[in-house]
Amino acid sequence: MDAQAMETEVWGDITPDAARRLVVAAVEAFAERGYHATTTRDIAGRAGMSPAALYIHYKTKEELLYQISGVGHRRSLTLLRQAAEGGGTPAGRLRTAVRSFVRWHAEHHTTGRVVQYELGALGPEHYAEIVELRRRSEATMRSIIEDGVRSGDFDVPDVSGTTLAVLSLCIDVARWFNPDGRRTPDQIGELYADLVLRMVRPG
Amino acid sequence: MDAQAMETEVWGDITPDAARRLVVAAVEAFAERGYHATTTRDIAGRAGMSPAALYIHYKTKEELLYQISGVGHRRSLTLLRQAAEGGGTPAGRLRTAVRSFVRWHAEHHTTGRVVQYELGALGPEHYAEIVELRRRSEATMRSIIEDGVRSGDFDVPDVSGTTLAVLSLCIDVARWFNPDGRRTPDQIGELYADLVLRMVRPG
DNA sequence: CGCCACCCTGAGCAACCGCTTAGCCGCCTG
DNA sequence: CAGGCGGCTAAGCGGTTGCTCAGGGTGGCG
Repeated sequence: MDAQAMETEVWGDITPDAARRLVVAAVEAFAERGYHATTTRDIAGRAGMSPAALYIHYKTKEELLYQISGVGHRRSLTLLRQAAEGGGTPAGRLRTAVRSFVRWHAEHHTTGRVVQYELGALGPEHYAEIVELRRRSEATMRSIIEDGVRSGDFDVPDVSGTTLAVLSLCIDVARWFNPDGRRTPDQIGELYADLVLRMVRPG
Repeated sequence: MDAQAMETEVWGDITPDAARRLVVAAVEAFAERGYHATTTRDIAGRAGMSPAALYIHYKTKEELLYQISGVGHRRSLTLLRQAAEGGGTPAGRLRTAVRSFVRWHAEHHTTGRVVQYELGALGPEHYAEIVELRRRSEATMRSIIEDGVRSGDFDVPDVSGTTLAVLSLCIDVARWFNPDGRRTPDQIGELYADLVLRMVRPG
């Protein structure tokens, strides 16, 4: 699946077409340059429109970021929830959680970069809402690890520190992933799942 | 060691005093808001000067960033080099490398944030130079892991992928570290060193 | 066929930005 | 003591920014 199709997967249900084109353009520009270095003229230009058109569909530039951030966080939280609620062993659930979280951040690395690294550009109320979503993602990952500790499958002296480490691994993929690189998102997902299982494996 | 002393450690040898105050102010502002959201008025204000004073000591705003980035990268590369060149076992060297790299990013998380997340704001020549320093850091960490694989101390199917994962862990500390948090930089360093050793431990 | 609503553009506004310049002040040296 | 130099400030410049407004065009509906 190429980059274009990937973006369509995430933003495909935004209507009308113009609003969707603006969001896609904003994701690309924010991922490439950062929120503050991106201008509304830049976004509109990439969407094939004038700067004023942006304000037909979005109240402010920050609202664009908020929408992107919300969708991205909800999507990735859903993945973690699905892994946590899956059957099987704790190791299987952790493997699935890491693999799909990492794969998502690799496949959607442009969205991932915006979602993970542009929080500081959100307004206070939007920020609080997004931080709550992030807390839930952390809580979901921690509960998978806790389950494994309880069942004896995992040996984890510091559960919350380890949870933070696992999330760092997954999230940071968005920062360095290169679509022209040697590994596919799947391969990175498998590698990281293996690395994380070794982190929690009893000695 | 409090935050003030920490900054002095990194920037203490910059003269004259005004230039040092400007750099320290820039580090704080860039870490807090990002390069592009920080204005020269903001930096100068934090240093107790007028905006024009900045240009007595630095050619441009980007040169400030370049100096911060250079110092930060050189410092952290030196830590890795020292760990790699240390005696003892491969596991000992990896433990030292991770512990001190993580501790540095925690103790100097404001500098670390600028160093790790504001690369995109550098001009092309400065960027190329900094990327070279980052490559050396990665090569140093990889050589520590390779030594362990060669000696049989480590079991690592994908050395470069694992190296990237280890660096992600260490670097990302700068993003989330909170001085008011429950763990000290030392404790996080120990935890992460342990986690990394488990990642490479033979099964 | 005419009207209305929606989407968009061109032009512009008020504020802000990185950086420059002219002049002042204090300190040091001859 | 006077002059020069370095460091700094106040003021400003040219350009850019996020956002607004008036008007045009198109499509759909009565």
